Amino acid sequence: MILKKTLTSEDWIRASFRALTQGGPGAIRVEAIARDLKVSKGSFYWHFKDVASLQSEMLEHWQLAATEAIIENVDESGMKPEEQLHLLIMLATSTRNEPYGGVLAEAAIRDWGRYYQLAADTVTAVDEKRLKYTRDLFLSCGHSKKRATQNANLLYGALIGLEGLAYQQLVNLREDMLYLLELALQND
Amino acid sequence: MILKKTLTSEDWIRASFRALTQGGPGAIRVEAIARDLKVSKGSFYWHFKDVASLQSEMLEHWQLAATEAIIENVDESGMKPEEQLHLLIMLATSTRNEPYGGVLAEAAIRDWGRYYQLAADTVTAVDEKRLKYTRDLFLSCGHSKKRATQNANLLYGALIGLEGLAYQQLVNLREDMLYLLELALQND
DNA sequence: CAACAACCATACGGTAGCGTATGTATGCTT
DNA sequence: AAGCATACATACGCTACCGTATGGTTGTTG
Repeated sequence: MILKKTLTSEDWIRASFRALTQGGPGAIRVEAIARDLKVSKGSFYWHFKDVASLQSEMLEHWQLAATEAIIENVDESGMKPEEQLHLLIMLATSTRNEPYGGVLAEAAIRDWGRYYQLAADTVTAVDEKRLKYTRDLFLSCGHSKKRATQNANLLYGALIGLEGLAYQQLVNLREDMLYLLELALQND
Repeated sequence: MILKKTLTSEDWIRASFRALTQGGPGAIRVEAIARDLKVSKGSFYWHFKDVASLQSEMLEHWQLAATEAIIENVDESGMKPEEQLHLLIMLATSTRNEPYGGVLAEAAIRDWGRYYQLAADTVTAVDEKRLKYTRDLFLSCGHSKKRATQNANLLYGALIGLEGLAYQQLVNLREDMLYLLELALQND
């Protein structure tokens, strides 16, 4: 067991993500998280100016992790675009339920964006990047601009919606997503 | 201008939905809503026992409205199942941005369910009903049990996800949903 | 018009959080 | 060992909220 004498600002950010995923945006409270970390809030105000700056750093952190993660993995696979799409879905539907980089944080931040402008901007930036990336994959499959856009929108939109339904045990996320890809790749 | 002398509990519920859609679950606060209604919280504690009972009534209210609304409309249309699915999408993608029965309340309650058990149960009940209804429509189209389920899951999942993306102006909700229906109805 | 109920205002105690001010311990540096 | 910065603890004032207690106002009914 490693006993860290002092905390870093990253420790605070990680703990804040736990609070966010478990209790929603309203659970990002200094004193509550301090109790969780077994320190006083004096520590917090050493590492951060205030709550707003913590929130801002959380979003900045997530934005980086959310865009790097999967895309780089797919890019450097050396596959045909159809196979890359398949891989993309396999990675996106691998249930990572950790509160930090996983699906839970994703959903929580998406919700957060409804009531907090900075979160909304962050989510939109991430969504734009992912949609564009997916659209380009369909374009590489030879789809028309319009059809590639629709397919990308569908794939990403369905992923978001089905993730929630899968969390409620109402659907099988991967199965349904792979079925959708099948439909989207049919060239009639 | 109609000057109502006294409020009803429904007035409180409507105002609470405004608060929910605009500020999230954390915005369901007695004193804040009372200010919005230009009364004191004495009024609230006349109509409700406490905040929990207000929340419970809100969810009960929404559950009824959310299931009655569209399904009855489609049921009594006397159409072929394919046309009923088309109508279903047209109705579901008609942008009703009112804070009461519209898409905003829907999303807000869905979020709410992540951190509040009663909301989660309510959302799951509604989702189950809608998924079953949609699946039955695909079954009526002659689809197999498995395929009807997948198509219903896709249609509903994509609707939820794309609604969020459409709110961010990133996609065209109706266009993408109709395209998905086209794909789902192709019998290869 | 007297009495009662419906409806709301006001005032209170209690809790929980934010941000600041200041104290304190621990290491590192010279 | 003295001095200084790091990292946190403690204590404070402030605000906002919940729920209750109690009083007042209005309309209705016998």
